Amino acid sequence: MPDRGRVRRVTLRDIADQVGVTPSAVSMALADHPRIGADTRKAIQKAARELGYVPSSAARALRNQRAGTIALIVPTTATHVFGHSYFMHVLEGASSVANERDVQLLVSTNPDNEHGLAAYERVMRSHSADGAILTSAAIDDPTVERLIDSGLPVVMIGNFPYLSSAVTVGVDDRRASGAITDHLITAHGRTRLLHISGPLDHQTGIDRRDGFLDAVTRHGLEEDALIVEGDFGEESGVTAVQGLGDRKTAIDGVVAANDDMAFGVLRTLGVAGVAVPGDVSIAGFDDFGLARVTSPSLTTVRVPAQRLARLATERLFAIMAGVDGWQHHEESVQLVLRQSCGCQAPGMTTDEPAILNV
Amino acid sequence: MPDRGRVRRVTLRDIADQVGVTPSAVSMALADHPRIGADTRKAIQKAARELGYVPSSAARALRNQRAGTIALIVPTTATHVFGHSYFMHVLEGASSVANERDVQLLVSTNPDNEHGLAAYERVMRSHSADGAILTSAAIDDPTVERLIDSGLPVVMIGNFPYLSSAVTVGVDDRRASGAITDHLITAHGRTRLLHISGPLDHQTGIDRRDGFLDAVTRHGLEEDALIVEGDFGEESGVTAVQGLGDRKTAIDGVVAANDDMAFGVLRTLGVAGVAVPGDVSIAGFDDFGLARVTSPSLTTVRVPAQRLARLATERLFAIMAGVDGWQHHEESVQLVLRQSCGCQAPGMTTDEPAILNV
DNA sequence: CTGAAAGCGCTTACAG
DNA sequence: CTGAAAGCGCTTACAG
Repeated sequence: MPDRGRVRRVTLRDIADQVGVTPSAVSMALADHPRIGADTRKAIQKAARELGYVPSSAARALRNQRAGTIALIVPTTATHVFGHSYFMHVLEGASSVANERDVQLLVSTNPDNEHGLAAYERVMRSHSADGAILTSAAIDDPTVERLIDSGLPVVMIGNFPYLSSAVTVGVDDRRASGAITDHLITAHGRTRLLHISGPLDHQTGIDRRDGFLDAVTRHGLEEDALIVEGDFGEESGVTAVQGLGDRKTAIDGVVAANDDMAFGVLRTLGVAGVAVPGDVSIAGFDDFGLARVTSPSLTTVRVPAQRLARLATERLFAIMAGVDGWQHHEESVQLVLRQSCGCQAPGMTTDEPAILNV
Repeated sequence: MPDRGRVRRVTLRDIADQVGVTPSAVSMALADHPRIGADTRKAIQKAARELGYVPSSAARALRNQRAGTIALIVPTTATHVFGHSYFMHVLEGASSVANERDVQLLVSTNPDNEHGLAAYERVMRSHSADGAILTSAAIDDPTVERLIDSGLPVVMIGNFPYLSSAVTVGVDDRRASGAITDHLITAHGRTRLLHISGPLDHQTGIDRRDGFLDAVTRHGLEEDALIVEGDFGEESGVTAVQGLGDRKTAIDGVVAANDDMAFGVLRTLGVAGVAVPGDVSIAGFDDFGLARVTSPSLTTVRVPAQRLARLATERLFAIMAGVDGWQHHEESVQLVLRQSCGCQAPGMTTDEPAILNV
């Protein structure tokens, strides 16, 4: 039976034996503690290098009561709900900050809520992570509140008005949604608008819908406005349009709560022979990649997911260090005006879209 | 100064004190060890539940010499090289298997190779993870070899012919590339072909190029074939086409080593007024999302990234458990025939593309 | 059968 | 100043 590669680990003891000191001395020498003389310190550091010493993360975590790890938590239901690209941006933001601090990043999804503790609660309470970034939680997820109340360092991405003690980073979805709806109305003269909302058990879904309503009401167009609840999946954009039946031509503008659904709308109208943006203007939310590559390209609200994640993670580190700071931070968003609303000329183009800060 | 939420953790000791037994007994009771009587066991388990006991992962890791964690390692240079969607699929595959086994997933990128140990080597050697999935490493990355040689459990996604002792899961890139090139030639009569390769310090780049060469040679078209090295980024597709200058019409087919580059080609030809697939057929590799949503949609080789990651992770768990199994596994791929080669009718369509197993 | 010690690998407070 | 013990929270081998 060959050795299956159990590698004997190098410990402080090994270095200590080789140099002829105690493990305590080695520990101190490697931490540049002044009480170890320069000569001994150098000898120890040399030996450590030669033996390829790497401290045991478990022993350190146990002794220091810090895991040296943060968790990025995504409730699974939300993995469906928020597509891949959103999560990717968040991961990129969180992991780059974690890297800068030399801290490991644990990615935790939440396979079964039912069976006992939510997975992420276990992660936190086992002290596998010293803090967590929590994203895209549903409004009614009770475990989130428990986690916040537990006092463990957590920063949430999104808006959670009902969790006033939570530290959050988000964008003003309502204002952004109002702004993009305004754009379809004032810049493109659209008057019969359809909103395909996100799931209404997520604050994002609610806020984007309310922003849409604000805008149509402001312009006195609420009589002709229509709202259909979607789930952020491309298919729910398809379904929403199909549900219009013959009334497809009754609308001349669509504001979808994300780009995936907007793309579903685009495809479905295309097949039905409705011209975009000729007959109908379309706008979405996100700009995580999809919006730029479709034909026509999608006008959308660019959500700075990576930046939100960076800010959240930086704030998390501050909290873990006991530093005070903001409790709610709001990042601004931009309207990216491409072809689907009528701003940019149709056809394959390499022109940059107009960008409006809101 | 308010309590910043340092939460006192519940330990075995707390349960032991409450029930009036020793921590050892509690440990055994919670593990359903038969030597603890049924009554005591129930009392202990009840107390544990009431106190909200969650075992310390650090203490367990130290005692058991297992972290209960696996790492997904992505050398950073490769994060650029392989887009987001690839990594997302890999992450999904790896994390779902890890979840099934109740093991945490650490995501490790590699910020600085220069400064001492590669980040992932630290992760492994500190025993932060019991094993690792390594993806998209460059051929000349010396740390990979060190990691493999260290005997730590590692499974790599991709092909690494020069690392014969490594356990790998991949696809036959060469054959797949030959097959898609064949398709442009035999199904669409293309004879003047351009290949935009991936970076040639990655085996994938080499294999896909060689497959292209196999096919053009097989058909006696090597005289008119052209190869440009790209980097898997959309812009290198743009650059490759622009580099043709006036000879754009000299080619009638493009095989790009991934979809991002194929999309760069598509955009650039579109702007130049070259019809796709009318004048030029285009094919890519990946099918991670982009290929389906462009217009025309992209014909491509579907790489089962999520499945590769699942298999790699399952194999990793087997290795960690000391179970024997395959050392190299090859998953088959499919040609997805959409609009950019000429197989599917142009325009917005909801038809499913033809799929060919190769 | 059961009680309690030893030890995983660290760091630092304490004794000398 | 320096040596070495204590202790983080577990699990299991060992002593009784």
